[in-house]
This record gives sequence, structure tokens and C-alpha cells, in this order.
Amino acid sequence: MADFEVLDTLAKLPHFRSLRPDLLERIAAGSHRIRLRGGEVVFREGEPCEGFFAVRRGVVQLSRTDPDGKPRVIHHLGAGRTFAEAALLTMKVYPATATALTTPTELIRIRGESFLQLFRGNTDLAAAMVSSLSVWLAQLVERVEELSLVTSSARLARYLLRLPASGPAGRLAVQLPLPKKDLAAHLATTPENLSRLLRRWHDAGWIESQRRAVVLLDTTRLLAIADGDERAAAD
Amino acid sequence: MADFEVLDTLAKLPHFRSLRPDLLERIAAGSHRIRLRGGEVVFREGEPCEGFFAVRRGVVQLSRTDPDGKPRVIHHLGAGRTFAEAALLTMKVYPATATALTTPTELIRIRGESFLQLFRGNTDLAAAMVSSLSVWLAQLVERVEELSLVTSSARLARYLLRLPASGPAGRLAVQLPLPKKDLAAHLATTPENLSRLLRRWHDAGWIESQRRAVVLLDTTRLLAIADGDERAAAD
DNA sequence: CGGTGCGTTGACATTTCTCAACTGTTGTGG
DNA sequence: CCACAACAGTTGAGAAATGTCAACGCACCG
Repeated sequence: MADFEVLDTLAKLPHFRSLRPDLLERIAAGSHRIRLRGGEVVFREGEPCEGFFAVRRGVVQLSRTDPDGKPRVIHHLGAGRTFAEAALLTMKVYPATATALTTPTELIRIRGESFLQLFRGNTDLAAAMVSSLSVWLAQLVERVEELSLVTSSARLARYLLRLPASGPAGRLAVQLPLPKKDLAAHLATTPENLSRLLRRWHDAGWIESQRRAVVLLDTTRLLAIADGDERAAAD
Repeated sequence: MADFEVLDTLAKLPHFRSLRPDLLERIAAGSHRIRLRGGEVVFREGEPCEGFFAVRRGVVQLSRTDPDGKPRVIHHLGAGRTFAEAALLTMKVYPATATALTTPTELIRIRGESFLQLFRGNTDLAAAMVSSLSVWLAQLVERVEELSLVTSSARLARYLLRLPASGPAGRLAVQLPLPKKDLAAHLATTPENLSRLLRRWHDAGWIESQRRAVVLLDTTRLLAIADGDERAAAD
């Protein structure tokens, strides 16, 4: 009784792609689609975990809320990614809050109970989950490295350079997947500071900054800034 | 032909504890002990992965080196922890550099080839590795949250409060597991700044700071600082 | 008894945060 | 269709935190 769109989404997940079709169908049977609008919460930090999720469309933000109420961004993820697998597999509570950022956000929710039954005793599925967790690990290691960069200019430069770009070298166009407010949170800085950095680089001629798109004109310079070579910004 | 100490260490790992003894012995057969001194490198970022490791004694630092040659600390780990499992299970290269920090550091190296053979087809072992990866995920999420704290005082306060403490409330004694130089790197700041923070808090009467030990006198205040309430430091 | 490296302190330059006001856009209700 | 509210984004000014460079004390080790 699996919804076709659910099955389709699952079949396209990198780590589920290689699973046998009947297994996929059984996973899909315990799953269903969820539609959200920007700002809506998928689950909150501390809630008991009842399943994990795959992103079908849109952007989801994982964050933790500190005692002051300010959210600290753990990660952003887009279509084709899964989240909360670890919480499910260890049968714990969700360690973070998941929020939809884009206005049509579509998720697949894989129910915990039925999935765990399949998981136990199925080596292929276990291997798939191991791959999935490994990707998460690699991403978080990246993120830690990113946040270890001292200056926010370095973090921003690195972020821009890692976005998928199009266009000729010397005029690489990148699309910001997040509103600047959320981007600032992701970079562990303030919207004001982000705005100023973009403006400075724009005036200096390293980039062109439009509302949601940035054109990278001088990637060499940006690379230098990303490497913490602050003098590059002054030169 | 497993070395007893190897087997003993493996048996004490949280996620291997529940494995059947004969399986443990077979894992131990593909493992051996490694002794290192502080500063010695276990493996370097980018090297092909030939196994994963368990810490028997001492502290190991995982770090990535940026183009300037400055190391950025990903994580520090002590006895009872494993690392590089993900690199092995995905059969990739090591994503970071591992360095021994303490002068007697003892590791167990589990050879990749023989371990992977056991891994495939053994559900218990797969489950154990999933647990292990999940712990890593949780730790890195913590680390990301930690690094998202804007001020280094917040990071330091939080770090101190999370160390295992002994003694009566109002006089909690904690032991720094790292030299201050490495602690500064862990907190993504400089030794100078760390030194000044400790001194200021010492003078203010929040803590007592000795060479390798810190006594927390005013945990309420430290909690406020950790929560980013900077006014607490000025008050 | 030198040397090497950690830790500290001082002085100074930058970066960044905070608070506050202002602009532009979007979307809603009259 | 327009007016207005709500909010993202920008800009300005001043304060605070942090990084940098440099010098010094202090321990440990050969």
C-alpha cells in the first residue's frame, strides 16, 4: 500500500538505492509524506523519537536551542538527505529541533517501529544505515572544521566557495540556499556582520552580491580569505 | 592468538561489551597494540584507511590541517573510545589526522581487512558499529553546538562545567585533560586569550586556577557565562 | 647549566557584537 | 487596488572581545 511518491523518494536516496525492491516497498509501507511551510517544526529537541525523515523537497534546519532561546544551527539539509536516523537506531529522543525553512517543504517520515523490525536481521539495510551515518559524520566533521575558523569572513568565504557554482571561471554564480538571516546563524555570526562583509567584498570587487545570488569574481582572493589570510582582505 | 591486553581493551568498549566472546576473540586476532609518545602521529588526513583504533590509555587528538598549516581540532578522545570506524566502513581515506597527545598513549589497532570480513553478515557487529557511529554523531553535534557559541568565554565556561568534577558543590575540582595550548585550540581561540580569561575569572573569584587543575567556586556564574550571558562577567 | 617549549603578561590593531534607526519587500485585509 | 503591517536586510556609531606581536618567567630535560 505504498504511495508511489514515497517509494520514489526512498529509491533515490543514495544509501537506499542499492536495496532490493521488495525491501524498499516494505520500508515505504511504513512511511508517509508530510508537507510543511517555512517555519513549521518537524520535531523538537527532547521529544521521543518515533521515526526518521528523508527530505523530498525544500530545506530543513537542525538546531539546538540554548537557555536564552537563541537557536544554534547544527546543520541545513536539502532534498535527498535523511535525518534523525541515529536517534531512531539508538531509540532515544531527538537531539535537536528540526524546522522547515522553505515554504513548500516535503518530507518522508519513516515510522520507527516498522523500520526497526526490518533493520534487525537485514544486513543490507544495516550496511545502508552505516553508510548513512558515515555521511553524517563526514558532514559534521566538515562543519566543526568550518566553525573552527576564527573569523567570520573566513567562514563566509569558505561557505561561498563550497556552494554549487555555475558559469565561467572568474564569474562563478552561486545561489544562496538560505535567507541571509539563516545564513548568518549558520556561520555563527549576526545578520549585520554578514551584510557588511558582503558589502565590503562587493565594493572591493571580489564579488557581486544580489538578493539571493552571489557572483564570485575573484576566487583566488576568496580562497585566501577562507584560509584565514586576513591580510588578503586589507590588500 | 589474541594478546590478552588487546582482548581486554576490546571487551571493555561500550559497544563491544555485548558481543559474543568468540566474536570478540576473532576481532582481537586481527588487532594489535600500539604505543606512542606525545606528538606522534597515528595517521594523517588523506592516507588510505587500513583499520580503526581504540584508545587504551592516554588522549588522542583528531584534527584537520588548513592550507596555512594550522591544525583545527575536530575532537579529543580518551580511554575507551574508538575512532576512524566510519573511514573503515566506507573504505575511504582517513578524513583527519590523529595525533597522540599524552606521553604514554596506548592504542589498539583493528586491522580493516579481517574486521570487514567479520562485519559483513554479522548482525550483532553491525548493530555495535551503528551504536558506535551514533555516539560519534552525538559528540560531534555537541561539538558543533559548542563552537557555535559566539564568545570564547562561553565556550570555556561550558567546557569546564562538562568536565568530570569532584568535591563539594561550591568547590568543584576539575582536572584539565589537556595542556592549555591544546585546550585553546579545542576552544578555537588562542593560548593568550585562554590565559587571560582564566586569570580574570580567578581574580573575580569565580574559580581557582592552578596549572592543570581548576576549582569551580561559582558555578551559577559560570553557567550564566556559558549561556552567553556576557553581562554576568561584567557584574 | 643551558636550551626548548609552555604559559603568562603587556600593548596595540581588528574584528565583531550591540543597539538603534531606516529601507525595501511581501502579503493581507479593507 | 491600495494602505498598512510585518519582516528581511541594510547602515551607522560606539563598546567589547579577541587576535597579533613581542617579551619574559618558569619548568623540565638533556
